[in-house]
Amino acid sequence: MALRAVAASRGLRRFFSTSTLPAFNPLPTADAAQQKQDAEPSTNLFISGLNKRTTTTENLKQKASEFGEVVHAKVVTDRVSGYSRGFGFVEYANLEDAAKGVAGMDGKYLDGWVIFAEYAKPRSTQTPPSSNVSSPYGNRYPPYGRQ
DNA sequence: GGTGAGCGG
Repeated sequence: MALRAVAASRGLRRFFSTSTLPAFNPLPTADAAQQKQDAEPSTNLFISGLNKRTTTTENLKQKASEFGEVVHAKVVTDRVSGYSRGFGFVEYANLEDAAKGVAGMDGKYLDGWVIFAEYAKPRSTQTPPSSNVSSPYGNRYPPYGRQ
C-alpha cells in the first residue's frame, strides 16, 4: 500500500541526503582565502587618479615623502604628446614605507582628485628592447627599476 | 586637447 511507498521514498531521501552532503566543497574558506589576495608587497607603488592637466610629479613626491623615504616619484606622460596619462609611480626605500605610503595616500585627495595607491606590477627587470637605437642614454640606463 | 580605467623609459 502507501506504507511501502513512504518507506521507500524516505529511504531514498536519506540516501540522497547522505550522498549529497559531503559531495561538494566542505571547506569554502580555503578557496575564499585564496581568492582574497592583495598585490604582492613591493617598493614600487602605482598611483592612479592623478590630475591630467598638471604634472603632479612634485606634488606626488611631496605627498609620498610624508609617509616614508621616497626614492623615485614620477607621473607617466605620453612620449609623443607629452600630456599626463593620469597615473604615476612612487618607489619607496623599503617595504614598510611603501605600506605606509599606500595606507596614507590611498583614497586621499591630490590636486583636487582622489588618488589610489597600490603596489605596482613588476614591469621588467631587464633592459627594454627599444633601447639600442634611439636612446639618449645609449646602452647605459639610469637606475630605474632597481629593487 | 584632455575624456577618468588603468601599469612606465
